[in-house]
Amino acid sequence: MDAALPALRLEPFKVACSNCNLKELCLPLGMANEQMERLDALVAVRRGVGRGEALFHAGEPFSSLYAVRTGFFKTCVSSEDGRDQVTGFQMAGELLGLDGIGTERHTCDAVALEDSQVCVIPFQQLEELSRELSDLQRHFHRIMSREIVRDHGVMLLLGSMRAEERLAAFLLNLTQRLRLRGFSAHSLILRMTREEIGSYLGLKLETVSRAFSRFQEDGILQVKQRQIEVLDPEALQKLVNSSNC
Amino acid sequence: MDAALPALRLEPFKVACSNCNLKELCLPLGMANEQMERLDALVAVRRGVGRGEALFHAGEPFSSLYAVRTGFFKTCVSSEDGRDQVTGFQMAGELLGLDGIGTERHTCDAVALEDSQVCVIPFQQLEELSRELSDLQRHFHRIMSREIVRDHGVMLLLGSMRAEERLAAFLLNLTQRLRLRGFSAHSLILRMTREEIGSYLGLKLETVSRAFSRFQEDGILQVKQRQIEVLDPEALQKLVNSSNC
DNA sequence: GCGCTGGCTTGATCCACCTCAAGTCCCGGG
DNA sequence: CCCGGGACTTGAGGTGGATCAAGCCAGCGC
Repeated sequence: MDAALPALRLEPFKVACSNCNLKELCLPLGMANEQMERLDALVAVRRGVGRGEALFHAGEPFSSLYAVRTGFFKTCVSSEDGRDQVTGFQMAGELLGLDGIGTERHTCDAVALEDSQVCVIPFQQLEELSRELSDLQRHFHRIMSREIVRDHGVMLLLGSMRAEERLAAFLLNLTQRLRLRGFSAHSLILRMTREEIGSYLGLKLETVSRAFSRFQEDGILQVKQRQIEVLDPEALQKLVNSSNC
Repeated sequence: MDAALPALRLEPFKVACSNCNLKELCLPLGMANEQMERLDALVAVRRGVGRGEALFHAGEPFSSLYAVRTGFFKTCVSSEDGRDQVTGFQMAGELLGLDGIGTERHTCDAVALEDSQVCVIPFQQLEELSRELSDLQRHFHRIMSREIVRDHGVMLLLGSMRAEERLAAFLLNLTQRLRLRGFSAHSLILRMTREEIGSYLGLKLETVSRAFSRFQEDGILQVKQRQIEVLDPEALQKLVNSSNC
């Protein structure tokens, strides 16, 4: 009854951060129980987004942040002339929409890569509540700051790594985030196409594909379409660190 | 007596946002006068940073944000293996240190590219005050969000533009920010080396140099070392927009 | 079953940028 | 004044990844 929701359907029943299994990853992190009830009052609505559909588009008015509850998203910016860049992939417990605060309009598209659900967090109410709850305020600031640090990491990757190093860094980042969520760090299923990976990493899809093949030849990965087995994580780590020059 | 300060010297006299000529660009933007006095109490100290010196280093404990009052900075991240990436250039009215909020440690180096002064903003006090002053809270959130959006723009640049397009985008960004500060949009003096520009743009210094020469040949710029005259800003804009394919 | 489609792989060729190397320019110090 | 060094320019040649093109594979509708 609640699986495979049609897009945009609002959940009728009450949702609550306080008994959400993501509370250790998501916005409520570090909040006391009585504070979390205040958050429950704020995050009242969930929204389903079908695979391939957009949660929001660049240019649309901003009013809420979204916490990924289930599923997987990409965000991408595009310039007037049709250049396109995937700026991130978001999984359960991660926030979407931070880019919209500055201008009151979203500045990127957020697209579900599989059927997903998000919790809607009305931003103005979040600001009000975080004026009262300093733990919430602090945690929200940390989330924004970490997003900035993450972006700096991607800039480092795009500015100074070679193709295979980029893919290795990407895979390590993915497996680490999956592990945090209780999944295996060795076995993963990619939710995105080679082209989307390429856009994120500043590469063409053929180059991504060749890098996967290379890793397979070298015994680092087992690649079957989107099903990836990481056989030698340390080799990936070495690739990222050793700046082979 | 107050020019060419030695590094790290603290200003003994009282500083005040309320009569700072940068208040329309900096943290106090949009705040009422009586609120700004509260901010004055918080931003009590200025610090001088000599050319080539670091305001902070990656790894150092984070306690304050810094607003550039005069001068010019770069921020750069580096990975364990000595890879280095300039992540931004900051001029008067812009904030430094947002990256440190997430982990309570700075994650990049901030280095002055000319003798500079910053206003020290103790972060904990800023959080406290922004719980009381919703205008301050809102503006601070906008600043962080805009930083994220700016980073996404750099990712687009690094991921999908060719060398000359990157340099054109960089120059347009610089001139626009200078114009906001009341300077000419046609004439500028670069504060950074070709190598630093290259690091920011994901290019080698020779490529940056060649792109400058090319722009000069094409009559778009007049380049004399770091003194740049923008002769044809629209040509720059066209380069950035038209994704020549 | 068949054909179609979208995603992926793989090969051959090309080119934008890197690398290496040799200068030049500018500035500051002796 | 000359000298030295850092920043910059310019050329020649190499290369990693893009581009172009062909073919493969899995899923799906008919």
